[in-house]
Amino acid sequence: MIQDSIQILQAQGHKATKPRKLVLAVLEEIEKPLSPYDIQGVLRQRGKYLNHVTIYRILDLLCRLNLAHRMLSSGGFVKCSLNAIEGCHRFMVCQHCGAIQEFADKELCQGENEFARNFGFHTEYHLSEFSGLCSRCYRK
Amino acid sequence: MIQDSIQILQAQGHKATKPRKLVLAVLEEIEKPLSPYDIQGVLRQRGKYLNHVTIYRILDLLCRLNLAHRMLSSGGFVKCSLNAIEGCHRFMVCQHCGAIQEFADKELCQGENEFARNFGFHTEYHLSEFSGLCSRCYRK
DNA sequence: AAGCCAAATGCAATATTGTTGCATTCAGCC
DNA sequence: GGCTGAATGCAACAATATTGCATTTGGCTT
Repeated sequence: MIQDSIQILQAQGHKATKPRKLVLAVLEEIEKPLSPYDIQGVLRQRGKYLNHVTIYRILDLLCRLNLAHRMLSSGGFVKCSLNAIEGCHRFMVCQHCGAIQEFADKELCQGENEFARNFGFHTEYHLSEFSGLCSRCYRK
Repeated sequence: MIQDSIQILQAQGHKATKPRKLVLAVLEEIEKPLSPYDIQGVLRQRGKYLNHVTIYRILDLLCRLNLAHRMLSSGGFVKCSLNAIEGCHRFMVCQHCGAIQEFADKELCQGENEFARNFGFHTEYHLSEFSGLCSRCYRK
C-alpha cells in the first residue's frame, strides 16, 4: 500500500501531494525498474501529466527516505520494501520477465559486512543485485 | 597490467588498438569510477584525444568481456580484477576518497546464490556494492 | 615490406537524460 | 476561507548517450 509510504513521508515533514502519490502508485504497481521518463510515460498513458523535473525531485526524495532505490543493472528505480534491513538492499531481477523483488536477510547482511571489515573496510550501506530467472520463468 | 586485458581482447578476436590501450591504462591507473567523459578528460590532460563515441564503444566492449564494470553509485566505470569469480562482482567504494576495490570470495558468493535459490530464484550473475570508508580514510 | 580488408575510429547530427532558477500552485495549518 | 512555505511547472540549458556514414588502421597475406 502506498499509504504506508505516504505516512512515512508525512512523519518526516513532507507533504502528501498528488504527484507523489502518483509516482508511488506507479512504482508499486509496476514491479520493475523504471526510469523517470518511464514513469512519465506510464502516467501519460493513464491520462495524467507530471513534469519530468517533478518526477526527478520526487524520486530523489523517495531515495533519501529509503522508500525507493535505484538499481545497478538498469539504472531504473524501484520501490523498496518497508521492512528492509537498515543500510542493506538486496534485489533479485528476473532476466526474462523483468520482475524485481527485494529480500531481507539479517544473517547474510551481517556476513557481508563482516567480510568487508576483514579488509579494513567499514560499510555504511550495502547493495546487492541478483540477476537470473525467477521461479516462474525458470520452469518454462 | 593492461597486457592481460589486451590478451583477452585478442583471444576473443578483437584488435589491440591504441584507443583501447589508452582507455585500459586510464582505468588501471585511476582506481576510481570514471565516466566516459572523465576518461576523455584524463586523456586530454595527457595530450591524447579520443572521441567520446569511441570511448563509449570501448567501454561497451570491455563490459561485455567482463574487463570493466559500471558502478551504480556514481555511474562510472571501473576495471574488473581478472581473478574475479565467474558471475560475481563485489566492489567496495570509499565515500571519502572514492577509491574502489574489487574482492572475490567464493564462499560468500555461494552463500548468496544459495540464499536466492531458497526463494526459487536461479542466479546467473550477482553483483554487490559496498559503500563506506576504506581503512585509510576510517582512521582519520 | 607492401597491399588488402574487415574491424575500429572519428565526425556530425541527433536523441535522451538530468539540472537550475524562477514564477505559480497547492497541502496543511490557523 | 485565507495564509504560507513547500512543492510543482515551465523554460532554458547542460550533460550524457546513440546512430549512420566516411575514413583510418591493425593484423593478415603474399
